[in-house]
Amino acid sequence: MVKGIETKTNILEVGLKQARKFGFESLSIGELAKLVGMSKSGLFAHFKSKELMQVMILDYAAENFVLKVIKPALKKERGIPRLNALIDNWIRWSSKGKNGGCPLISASFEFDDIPGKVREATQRHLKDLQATIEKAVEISIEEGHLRKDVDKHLFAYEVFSKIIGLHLYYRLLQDETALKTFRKSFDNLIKSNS
Amino acid sequence: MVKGIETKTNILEVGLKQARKFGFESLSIGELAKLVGMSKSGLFAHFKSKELMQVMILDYAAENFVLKVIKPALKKERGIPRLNALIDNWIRWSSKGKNGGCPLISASFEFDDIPGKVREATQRHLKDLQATIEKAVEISIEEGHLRKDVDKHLFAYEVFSKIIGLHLYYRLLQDETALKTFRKSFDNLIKSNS
DNA sequence: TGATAAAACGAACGATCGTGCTATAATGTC
DNA sequence: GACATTATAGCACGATCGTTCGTTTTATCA
Repeated sequence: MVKGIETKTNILEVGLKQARKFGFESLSIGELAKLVGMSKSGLFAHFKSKELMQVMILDYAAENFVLKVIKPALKKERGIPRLNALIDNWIRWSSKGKNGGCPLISASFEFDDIPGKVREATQRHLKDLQATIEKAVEISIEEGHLRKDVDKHLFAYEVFSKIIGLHLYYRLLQDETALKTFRKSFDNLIKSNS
Repeated sequence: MVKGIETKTNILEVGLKQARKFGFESLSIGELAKLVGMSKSGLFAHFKSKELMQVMILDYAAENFVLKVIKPALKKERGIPRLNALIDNWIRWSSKGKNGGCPLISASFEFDDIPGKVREATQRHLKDLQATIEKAVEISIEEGHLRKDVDKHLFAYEVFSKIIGLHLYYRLLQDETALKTFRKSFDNLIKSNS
């Protein structure tokens, strides 16, 4: 039974790519089936509902995030280098393929008002991400890279905000200097807290 | 010819309220017609397409934003008091009725990847808002409330980021301390630039 | 009040939505 | 190779989508 998970992975892959481009809500079962080249009912059989399909694509995105963003960062030295790597990887991962931005952030704003399993999954992943950032800040304090009185909750909020702000400036406002602006802002944050 | 614009205004009102709750994309013509208590075709006649309907609701939101957020702030003294009023009004307006958050921000993330008139309208409104903030920063510099070397583009980016971050923390993560966190962050921004 | 224009309706369109069901084809196990 | 299991396809369902059309109701103004 390897064929099953093989096609399922392929569906998730294509689905994620599409969700990155046009958002999760825009993903209908019929269209996704067309995209992967199979029948609607054939695809549907892999998930028991559209909602579960969205959740699984979201989970798949989160897995990919861990693999491509978090894990590589963990190989860097503790403290600021690791935090920097986290941010760098995140931004690179977000703009992968020139289309879409960070799917986790997109989902955050797509589902923040719509109760259900998709929102719950989004909350889970975002809280994990928040915890990851706060942990990195904590370590940075331990290592003496950041001041002892730094509020990790506030610091993580700042990081999140700047990343999302970058998303807005780069994607919607199409500000070419967005990345530079973000870097300046982020460096200020580090500097004023060390 | 007063009945026409009367019902149309009502449609926009109800439509905006609904868009605040569940997003713009979730607004179907049939459902909105049900909400305002008229026939699908009767409602449709007011707009020539769904896309134009979305644009008009968005424009209506932006008008409301000017009326309830920007104009009142312009009555405050030039500089930081005015900038503060702008932010306060914005946040109050965003959480109006306990449902929905800022519709302009929601639209920003809903349509950032979907080309068309709705995205163009969103870009227009967001750029206006950006210009408004930058102007407020400029005046604050003139008044001596902020340092002369403050980069207004960077500063406006910071403000935007923090507001959106508040949106994320408050709405999705349901962080009860979100507003307090935002305030602390915003005050830091003012302090470190004055 | 009666003529004229605007607004709202009801019905229908082709398309697509998510979701069942049943049959067939592909794959796995022995 | 026979058999059991799983994966996929085909078809149909009720619902809703955005949109068009012709008709009827309602408002405007001479």
